[in-house]
Amino acid sequence: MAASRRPTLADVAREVGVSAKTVSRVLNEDGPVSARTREHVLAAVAELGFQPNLMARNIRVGGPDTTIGLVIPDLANPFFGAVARGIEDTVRDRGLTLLMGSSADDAERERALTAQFLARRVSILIVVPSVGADHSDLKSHRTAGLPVVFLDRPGVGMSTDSVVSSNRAGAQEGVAHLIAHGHRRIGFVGDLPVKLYTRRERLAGYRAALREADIPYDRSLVVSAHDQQGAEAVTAQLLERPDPPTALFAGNNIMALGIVAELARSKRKHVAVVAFDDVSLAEALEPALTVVAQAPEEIGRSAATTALARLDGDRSRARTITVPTRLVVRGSGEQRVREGGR
Amino acid sequence: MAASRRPTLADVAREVGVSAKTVSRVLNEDGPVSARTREHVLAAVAELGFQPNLMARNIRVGGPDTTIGLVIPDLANPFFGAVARGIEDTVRDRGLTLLMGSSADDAERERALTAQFLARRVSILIVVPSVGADHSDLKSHRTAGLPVVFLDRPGVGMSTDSVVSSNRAGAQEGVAHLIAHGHRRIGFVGDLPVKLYTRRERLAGYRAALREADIPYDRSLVVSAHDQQGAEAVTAQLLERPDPPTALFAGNNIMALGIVAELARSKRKHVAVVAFDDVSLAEALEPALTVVAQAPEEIGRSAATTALARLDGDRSRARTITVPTRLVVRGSGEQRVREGGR
DNA sequence: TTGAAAGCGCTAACAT
DNA sequence: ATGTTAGCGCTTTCAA
Repeated sequence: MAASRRPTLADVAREVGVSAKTVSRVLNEDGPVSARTREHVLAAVAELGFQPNLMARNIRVGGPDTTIGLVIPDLANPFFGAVARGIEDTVRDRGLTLLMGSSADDAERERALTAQFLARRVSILIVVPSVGADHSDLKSHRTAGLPVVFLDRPGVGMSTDSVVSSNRAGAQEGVAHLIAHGHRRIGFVGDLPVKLYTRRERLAGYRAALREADIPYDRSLVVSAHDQQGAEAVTAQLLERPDPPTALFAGNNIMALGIVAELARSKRKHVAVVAFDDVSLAEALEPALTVVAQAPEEIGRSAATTALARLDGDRSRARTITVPTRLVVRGSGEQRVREGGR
Repeated sequence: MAASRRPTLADVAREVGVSAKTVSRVLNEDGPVSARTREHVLAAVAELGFQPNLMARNIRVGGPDTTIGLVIPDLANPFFGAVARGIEDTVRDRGLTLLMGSSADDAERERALTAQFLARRVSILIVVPSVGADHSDLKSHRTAGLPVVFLDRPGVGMSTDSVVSSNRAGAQEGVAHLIAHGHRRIGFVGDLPVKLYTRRERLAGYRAALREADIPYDRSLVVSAHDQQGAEAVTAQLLERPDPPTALFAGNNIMALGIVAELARSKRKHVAVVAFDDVSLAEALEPALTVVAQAPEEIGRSAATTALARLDGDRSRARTITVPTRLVVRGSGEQRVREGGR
């Protein structure tokens, strides 16, 4: 039951009666090896259950490791899950494996993760930057040839490739949709912290839509929450005011869940809703939820493709890729302005 | 712009005018170092932007790498996202980082991923086994001290710790709920392939509930699909038959999405539904969706805890941990048996 | 076609 | 308090 030492190249070599280098040659299909020794080596490898130590190999070869470091806020958020899948699908052909960690949107945890990934000599670093994180320390690595891509939000302290959604335009389109259906008092339920890039951009889109329609901006209609429960609470508060909004705009998928849950709970079907980011079952709700859909997998693929191009020597200027959003009209944005019930 | 070589321990040592070992001592807070040299070393480290090579360190130290390998079917499935979060939360304190890959439920991809993880000398291996995968090759690693835990489904070809939901009992409880509300023709919409452990167990629970109520098993009421779209299609077909079921049981979260979407599309509100696994917005649907809720984060935590215990020397017999499900009654299971509309 | 020696970046074990 | 030597498991280089 004792933890017996894992077999090494040398063990296999000894077993067969050849040099370590010969075994190495067989395994890497490097130089020429006679068919006979090849057989023997392979047999010994199978028998001993030898598995080459990738770290040792990497040390010697010197290049970056065949891993890609990915820092996202939350593994359990479906948006980032889809992003991760897009990335994995794109890099798999290149033999890269995903090293992942969630930052919980905490700058310190993000820093610890990136440091760890750098120490592991990842081939690529893809980061969803937390509020307050500074990325100046990544600069030198980028100059040294490490592709760094910021995702969902631009980074701070260095200029590098970023992939973001068309947050402002998308939000503006979503809010305009509400306005087109007669709404003039539109609540904005955003996530926290308020300095979050996506929140600011989407709020800017909201304000632009109001401006476009000559609707004065009412600060009191903008509320915030950390999670779904929080969103439910602020939604309830907003609607219980003497002058409640007739429509709500959700700043992200989690806020959307909160709004929808609260409206269902309180049976306020007459409140119009448009959400930024799609959620599952949106079309099965009553009314079906109109959303400004993002393309999370495409965002992931795009980030990965950009990084791979850098890895292949692309030295062009840092780009910001904007992945377009799409207004998916399903009904919830067209609720009547006046009158309750259906 | 050329990729300048990353600085090494030796570079730092040369810069300060000390030996490599001294630098190592400072960084690992090993043996005694004078405050002065400490300062100097730290300064040089910062200036050169030195980041110790974790792989080199690991090679020398010989122990397993501080990574945990995780193979799941799909990164974008919220169930597995939550599982992953549970795992990460549990192992973070121990300084372990997640190495993840999705198998797409393909035995060959699963094998390639585990091989890669083993080659990286992960500290722990957690796998959601694909249908048709054989895990005999992991046996020797487990004996050699590598904690291997199967998650969501038991493995094949070796006995080791597994963490699963109470699939059979949960499904039985869910179907019994439908029967209690007068349903006798209950459709089962399951995922594929049919040999999938969770599907078989849940189907067994479905049959047990029928048996308990003396309802004959009608094979034609059991249908299958690969994804949400497929589930929508088979749901539609099932309900368009001359003798349609009055209730449906969803075999997993994806099937649930398909059923709910199809019922909403075709406005068949009178069909009762209970789903295995919870989905977001379940409570906002009309009727709200009754589910047999799993505890994905708990499953992840449980798997991680078990693995860590093994890492700490626990040599007791392999366990199968069953994480209980919970019937969450929300309404959709109580639809009337006869009569359409509300 | 094969092997011996050196070395990747780091640390364990022993000096000093 | 610091340095030296050797070696982790592998590959590169050069020689046979």
